[in-house]
Amino acid sequence: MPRGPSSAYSLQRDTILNVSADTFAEAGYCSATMAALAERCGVSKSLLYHYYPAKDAILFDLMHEYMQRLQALVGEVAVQALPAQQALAEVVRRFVREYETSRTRHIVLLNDVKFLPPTERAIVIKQEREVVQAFADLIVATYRIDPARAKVLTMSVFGMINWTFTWLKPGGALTYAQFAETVVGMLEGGLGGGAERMKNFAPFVPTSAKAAKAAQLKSHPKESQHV
Amino acid sequence: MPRGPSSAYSLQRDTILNVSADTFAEAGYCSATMAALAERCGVSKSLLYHYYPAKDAILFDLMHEYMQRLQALVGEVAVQALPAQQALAEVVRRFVREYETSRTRHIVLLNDVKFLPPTERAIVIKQEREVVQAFADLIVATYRIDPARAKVLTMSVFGMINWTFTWLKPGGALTYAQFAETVVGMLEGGLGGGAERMKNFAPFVPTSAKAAKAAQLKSHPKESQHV
DNA sequence: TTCATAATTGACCGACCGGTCAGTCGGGAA
DNA sequence: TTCCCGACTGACCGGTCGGTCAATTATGAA
Repeated sequence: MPRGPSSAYSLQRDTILNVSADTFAEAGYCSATMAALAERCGVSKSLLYHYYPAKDAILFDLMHEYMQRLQALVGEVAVQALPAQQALAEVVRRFVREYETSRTRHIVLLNDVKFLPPTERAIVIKQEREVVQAFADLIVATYRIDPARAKVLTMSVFGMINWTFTWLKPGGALTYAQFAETVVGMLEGGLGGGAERMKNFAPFVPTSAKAAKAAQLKSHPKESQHV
Repeated sequence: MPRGPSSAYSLQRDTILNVSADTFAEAGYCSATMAALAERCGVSKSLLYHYYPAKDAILFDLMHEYMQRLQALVGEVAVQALPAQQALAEVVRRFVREYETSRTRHIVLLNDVKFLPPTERAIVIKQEREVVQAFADLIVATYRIDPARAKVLTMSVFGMINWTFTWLKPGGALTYAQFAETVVGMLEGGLGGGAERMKNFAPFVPTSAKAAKAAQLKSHPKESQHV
């Protein structure tokens, strides 16, 4: 009887996937080299090809797995059979929470789909479309507009939450959970509604005082924010 | 007396910039080769180095020029001295309009800043921050919240309009102008406000009928939309 | 113990890419 | 006419990167 893959096999693949997500997110898929991945994984470049047939196979596995997680989130809310507006708010909250933990995977998904081979790209894009459709359905149900028009609103909502990685950092003054509530407020009452929600949060420490406090605590300096 | 640059000099640079914007946007900065740029410009690769010292110099010129245009837009509205809420709406409208004409430049700006050399990157990011600050100021003035909290709302607004290139295409059923009005509606009244604004638009032709009509007119088939 | 096979490596290859360089061509100033 | 210099090119180079391959070691099943 032939030996199966070792028990450490899936563990190694997980490592590769996590390291790849971080590296691709930082440097971009193209300029992240297989040699760099190998070094950060602590293995030889050749070994990567033992676990994945090609560089773009890693990229696909990364995106495919992550999209499945997002699809699962939608499913979890769907089984609760909430009223449409509440369901929409709940999906937004779960997505934002997921974005916090899957930060680098999300960055890669949004920036590097174009580097997927056509077949794999089609699969991931189909998954994306299903998630978008789920959002659109909830908006159609809540505001009773025709589906053709719902897309604009759907994409606007995604616009608000999908690109948080460009400015919202884990561990910052504003938490992801607070941001999610602010968005829910904006969905229901525009900018005024968002501002209203924020009044429930603890007062924000002004930046200068925050910096002084951080220095006191000898915490690591924040890298300068992009945008 | 030495000859100055020929009259065609700035024209050539413009061509290079436009072609580069399109190519970088399509393929990503890294995988777009100088040879490809040269071919699409109809010149030799060497000539590109006559106009620009390096690949990243083209990238910088592209982004710097585009950011100056965006800064100018903010300035144009500022001199009108409108009430804050109207000014915000006006800036949104102008930005969305600009995004339609500068589509590929915008894509490059959002995707490829990380490929700029440190010095140039700092310059562009500073420009970005100034534009963001102008938005934030208007939001602070309108909703009278403290500046620290205004950033969330500001970035949410940018989220709605900045990433339209992923789903909104020039020549589509929804115009950029209509989209801008929808966003203004959402700023003032949330998703409901956005839905309300859209009722003023001509009824959207359902997709199937649209496709049939397009076929009748022998127009070019739409490429499949991303996301 | 035996042995097939998984795990792992370093050396190597071909393709390609950013950039250089020597040199040609042509138009305008003197 | 002369000749300087910007516009423009093709050949070429050093280096990198994705991927391959032969070889070695570790390990679990029989």
